[in-house]
Amino acid sequence: MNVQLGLETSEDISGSGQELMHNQNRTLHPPVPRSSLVSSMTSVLDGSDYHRSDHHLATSLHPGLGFGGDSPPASANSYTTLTPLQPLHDKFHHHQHHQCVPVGNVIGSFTLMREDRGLGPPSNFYSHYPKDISMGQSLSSLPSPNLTSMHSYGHHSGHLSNEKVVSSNGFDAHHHSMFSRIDQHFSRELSPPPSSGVGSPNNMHQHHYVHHRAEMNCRQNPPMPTQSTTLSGQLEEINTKDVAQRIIAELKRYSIPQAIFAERVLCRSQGTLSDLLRNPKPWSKLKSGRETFKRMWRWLQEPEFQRMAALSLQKERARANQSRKKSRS
DNA sequence: GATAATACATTC
DNA sequence: GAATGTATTATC
Repeated sequence: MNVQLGLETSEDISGSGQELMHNQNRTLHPPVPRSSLVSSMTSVLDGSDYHRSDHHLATSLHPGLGFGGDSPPASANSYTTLTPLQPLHDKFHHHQHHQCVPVGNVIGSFTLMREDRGLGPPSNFYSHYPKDISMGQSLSSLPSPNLTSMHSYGHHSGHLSNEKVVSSNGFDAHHHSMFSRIDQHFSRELSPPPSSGVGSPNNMHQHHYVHHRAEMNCRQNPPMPTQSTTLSGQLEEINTKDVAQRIIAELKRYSIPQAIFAERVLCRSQGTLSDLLRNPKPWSKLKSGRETFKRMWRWLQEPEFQRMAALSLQKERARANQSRKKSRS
């Protein structure tokens, strides 16, 4: 059961979706004629604005996901602060045409789809990790719950519940079916969460819903070093071994090829990922390489549908680009 | 054939 | 020297 399949079918989404997303994340200028969708999306993403701000808040306050910056490993507990991934940033600029693209747009729609699930029983949302215990060591030791994120999330929910309907109508059958598939997948995958895992799955994750995507993908905007930076101090260290193991497990679980994950999520090559997964260096010995692990870690924090979206959508994008090239030539 | 692992080269 | 990419090889 390859999750990607569901998304892969939606060819056009990659194209229009991108622009849409672009707009949403930034100017909120809904592209074309998708009135209903647009409006709904806009309102949701409208969020984009608030999302952004919320996001900052959320991320910054998020114990495990503060992107504030790399604080001295020695300092704090066991948490890590996911930083802006700067090292990769420049590069992404050059490669924007393919993967590493912000998927925010589509994500928005996903948000709509998943809204009830994610919001409903937040407790179950991310607790499917059978062996999150390992992570627990470092990652699970999240200092605290993130009320802020939850709050912002709740905010969305209000929107979403309404939007959901709208989007369903607005979206074409194609997308609808796509989402359905994904939805199905998740209902299957997210199933019975042996919530033992990852720190406080219940607390975290939610806030990543919509806004997060951009960051998750390679060429996000540098996260505000504001609060996150400040708060990040207490969040350090990623247990690279655990992260590696979990990534391996997740990739297997969803039948995600290393190459795809490496390129889409980490913006790295398959070989690099393989090496990192097999020979994860201790956090303390990592330098710029921490960014890559942070991305992995972050990805692990994502709600599953978002994770898949990151992979699939970008994949779609790549495909779209390819087909475009073909058609041109 | 697709994916993963490895070796080596390159960049910073 | 660390991090990564590319090319190649191994594995399934």
